[in-house]
Order: sequence, then C-alpha cells, then structure tokens
Amino acid sequence: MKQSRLIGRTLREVPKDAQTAAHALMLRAGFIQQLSAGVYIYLPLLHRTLHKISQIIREEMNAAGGVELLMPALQPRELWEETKRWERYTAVDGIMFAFKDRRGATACLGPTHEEVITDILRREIKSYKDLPRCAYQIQTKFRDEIRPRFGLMRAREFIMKDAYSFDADEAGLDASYEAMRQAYHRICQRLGFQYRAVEADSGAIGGSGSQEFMVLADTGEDTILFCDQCDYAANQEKAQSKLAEFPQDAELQPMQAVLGEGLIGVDKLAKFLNIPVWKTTKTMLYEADDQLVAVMVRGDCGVNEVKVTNHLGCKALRLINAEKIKELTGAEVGYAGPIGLPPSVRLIADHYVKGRVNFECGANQTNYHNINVNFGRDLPEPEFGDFKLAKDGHGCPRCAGRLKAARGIEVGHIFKLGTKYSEAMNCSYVDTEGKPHPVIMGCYGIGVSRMAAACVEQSHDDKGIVWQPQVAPFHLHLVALNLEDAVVAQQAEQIYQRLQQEGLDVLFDDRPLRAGEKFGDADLIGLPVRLTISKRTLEQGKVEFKLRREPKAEVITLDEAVAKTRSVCGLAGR
RNA sequence: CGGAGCGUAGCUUAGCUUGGUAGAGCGCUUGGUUUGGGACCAAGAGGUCGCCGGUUCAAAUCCGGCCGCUCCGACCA
Repeated sequence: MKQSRLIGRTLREVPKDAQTAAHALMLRAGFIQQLSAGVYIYLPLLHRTLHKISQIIREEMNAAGGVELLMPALQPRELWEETKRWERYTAVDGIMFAFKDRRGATACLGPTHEEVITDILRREIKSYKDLPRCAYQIQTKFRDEIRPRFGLMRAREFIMKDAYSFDADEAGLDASYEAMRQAYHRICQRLGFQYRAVEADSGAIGGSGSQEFMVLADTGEDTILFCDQCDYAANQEKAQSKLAEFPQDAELQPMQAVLGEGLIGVDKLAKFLNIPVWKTTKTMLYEADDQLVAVMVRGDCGVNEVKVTNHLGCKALRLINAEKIKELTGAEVGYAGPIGLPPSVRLIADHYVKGRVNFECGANQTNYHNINVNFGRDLPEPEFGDFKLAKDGHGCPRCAGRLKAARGIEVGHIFKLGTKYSEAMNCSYVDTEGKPHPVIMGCYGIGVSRMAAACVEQSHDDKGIVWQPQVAPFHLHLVALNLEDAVVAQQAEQIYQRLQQEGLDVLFDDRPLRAGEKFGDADLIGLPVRLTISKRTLEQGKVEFKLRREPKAEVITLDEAVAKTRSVCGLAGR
C-alpha cells in the first residue's frame, strides 16, 4: 500500500482522551478514531492487524475442530425470553442495546450468542450421531458498558471470536473444553503474549469449569493471583486463599461494648482496642435481590462479592446505602455488627471468622464496638462459607506457597456451560436407546480488538508501537527519501513492486516529506522492518535495513534485505 | 446509577473571574530557500466559540435547560 493513499493521519500531539500508552499510540499512529463513547473506527492499519489476529485465531479454531459461521448481530427478544436472560441483560445489568423496530417488535444488538447458536443447533441435532459439534464466529459485539475505558480495551462495540461446543456427555464436554484450552494457549503464544491462564468464576452462567487468559500488564483491569511455588493461578473473583491462624485465648471473656469514637478502619480500631487486627470483624450489609444479607469477614480481609452472589444464588448484590444502614442497625455507617440485627437480615460469615475466641465486631450503635464476642454464647453460629477476597501475601490454597498479585488484561475466557441453555431452549438428542438428553455445551470467547490493544500495551517504546511481525499491519515500511529526484522515485517504485512480488506486505512511504517526518511516522507506526532508500543508498546499489526493535541500521543489498525480512517475519525462505 | 470536570479551527489550547463581535502553536495552501531524524522565510485559507433559550445596547464570557465527551466512586462497616 502506498502511504500517500492511506487513511488515518499521524498526530504529533497526544489527543486528550487518551488514558494509556497503548490508547494514545493507536490514536497518534492513525490506527483508530473515536466515533462516540466506547465506539471506534478501525482505520486501515488496525484493520489489517485485526485481520491477521483473526486469521491466527481461525487457524487454531479450525485445527481444534471448530467450524466457522456468522450469526446475526440483530437478535429478537423472544429468544432471550426463552433463557430468561432478557430482563437481566436489559433491566438488571442494562448491558444490552435494545430497541423496537417499526412493527413494534423488540430486538437487540447481540452482546453474546448463546441463544442464537442454541437455536441453530436444536434444529440441527437429533441424535447422538450428530455430536459433537463446535461452531465459532468472528463478529462485532455490542455491550452498553457502564464505563468504556482505554480505547479498544473496554469498548461498547468490539470484535469478538465466540465459539460454542455441543456434546453428548461430560466426557465429551471435557474433550471439547480441553481442545479449546490448548487452542487458546497456542493463540496467545503465536501472538507473543506474556500471559497466564487463570481459574475464573463461571458465575450465574453455571457450569463446572472456567478459565481466563490474562495478558500481564499494569494497565489491566483485572487482578490475578498466583502461587509463588505451585501452578495455582486464579482471578481475584475466584481465588481462594489461606490465612495465618493465631493461638486463641483459653477462656471466654465477658462481652462488652466499648466506646471508641470515629474509629473508621480496622487498623485504627485494633490499635485503640489494643487487640490484633485479625480479632476485628467487618460486617457488610447487602441487598441481594430483595433479601437483606449481612456478611462477616475477618477485619483484615475484604468481601468477595462474587463468592457471596454465588452462595446466595441471587441476581444482583449491592451494598445498601447509609440511610438504610441506620434504619437497620440504628447506627451510623461503620458500626454494623451481627448482634441485634432485625430477623429479616440473613447472616453469613467467612470461615476465618469462625474459630476465634473473644473477637471484636460492631455493636450496632454509633461509636460502640463489641469486644470479647463469641459464637454460641453471644450469638448463634451463622452460615459459614468462603466469602473473603484473596489478596497478595495470602497463603496458597493448594500448597505452602504465597499468593502474588498482578494486573491482567482478559483476552480470552473459556466456560463449561453444561445444560443451562440446552434445557431452557430444548436442544436435545436421543441416545442409542432412543431416550432424549439435553446437549452439553461449552462457550469460548476471545476479544479480538482487545487483543490488538494488548499487543500494543505489551510492545511499545517512547517513540511508538513495536509490532510483532505476525500481527503487524505490514511486514515492512519502505521509506523513500529524495523523491524529487526522478531516478530515485523510479527505482523506489521498482523496489516496491519487487518486494510485493516477494510476497511481503509493504507500506511504501511515497510522500514527498522530509526525512525526519518519515522516520518519525515509521517509528510511531512500528512495522518490524524499515527499509530506507535514497540517493545515497542507491548510489551504493544498496538499501538501509533497520529493525524497529533495534536501534541500529545497516546498509545491505536488496536481496539480503529481502532475505532478512522474510526471516524476521517468519516467512519461509525462497 | 451517584459525584466532578470539560466542550473555542483537523489536533493541543489561550481568552471566561471583571460582557465590547476570537488569539497562539502544530497541521493545511501558495511561493522561495533547504533536503537522512518533524528546517527556515514570506504570504494565505480555515471558527454558527456543542445546541436551544434568557439577561443585556452588546454574550465565547453571566443565567437556565438540553446534548456530547472525560474522570472519579461501588473495602467503607
């Protein structure tokens, strides 16, 4: 492609909306433009990269037994009513773009495609002989995110690869899931990511297994935890952890309410009461759908709302507001405790709240804290479960190691779905005895446009993007100087043709600009190889070859440059 | 959803407090000198100051409404 024909000019200054390095670089280098909040134009350079990423994904999906199709983005409400997800996605979470068409029928722009694919397959599958099946598509998805962020990282319209597997039994699902898991690893490896696969929460979607593929980056929106000794790794929503346990008092002390004004925060509180922080207790009040719930965790921990949501089986869980807290506890925020709550409040507690003798908790009275509280004597034992948020420094749940925290960009997520959709939508098959069974499903997503952003996030310097050859929009940047010289211009054109004949993707900077501007743009765009030709190099019968990731250039023959470029870009030699 | 901020030329912005009909840098056009890391000189083009309404002799500026965009919050019990 001739750069004089390219759409998407480079910008010298950083657009003010850019929040991360990758976002700023994509805007400045002419890869994206914002059309509205969380909606981006994919300019030609990015379009080519998206195509290359998609192609790698296709190859791995096909190798894993997937077949590609393309489903409508526009979906009817009725399908979503079948799985009871319409209300959740519109009214509860509000994540779906929904509207009425001219006939008054309600439709939506698909945020995901479980309903549509299940509809297709329930007409396709009759017998166990029709299984397994795995379908995938690469398509634009729409999600009305609460807060679009970081350019392509969290957009409201984005490109996703979604795959769905259909099996007759659990063993089949396991095999399908495993094939996808391996394909995902290969995709991440081929894209050159520094990444980790982590255990993830499968949430209300249900199912028995789920993993996320996280590209490691400080700007990542998710926190992951991994063991420094074994291979345990999980996202924070899912992560379990062990806490240090402490020797307990031999005797129960009398419970007592202590006045301690304005002690917000467990560290201050523990210091004031002269007790260790682990003896303090946080009691958080939530509204779970229309039920009130109090969650107790040890004072040095936070509540993992995902774990609580799963335990309660509720749709929405949110902290209640200050007024309501006062109404329920009779105290200002900060003094809630388990004793004396109205019976309408369901009390649950983290495992590590248990087993403590003479612990502290809020007294449900402003400025008062109960000390020397004990289950059994002062209050009945609540329901126990794993409700705490795992953190850096906690113990590994599998071994004696410690958990470390890191930030990650979720580029892929694989799920065992089970029969949630197949049962709701009656997608079944008959076995060898003619008995019907619901099909067992899995679903597997990759954020294609997010992967492009992750590539830039992981590979850039102060001058611009440093593309990995396999996803770069072009293999090489042919930068021609001295184009006012007719001989140079003609030879540049010939070299451009020759490089293309060699099977290389070439961006030919044929613009009549000064060297500095051209080199600046080349660094910004970040193609793996830069070939410079000028009066000077052509007089020597050579070209200047430079790798984007290396500081130095060398002057070599065109043949050598072609061979080196092919090698750098992983193309077979000729 | 709650809170905050912003909206002036393609981009980055000054001007707004204290009303008097808009200025800069980059980019763009033309001419000239330059020509391997964003050069210089000269002359230009380009703005309904987000939209609607109000106050006023007069509004980018003050007031109200709307729209758009951005940021922050959802460990505090």
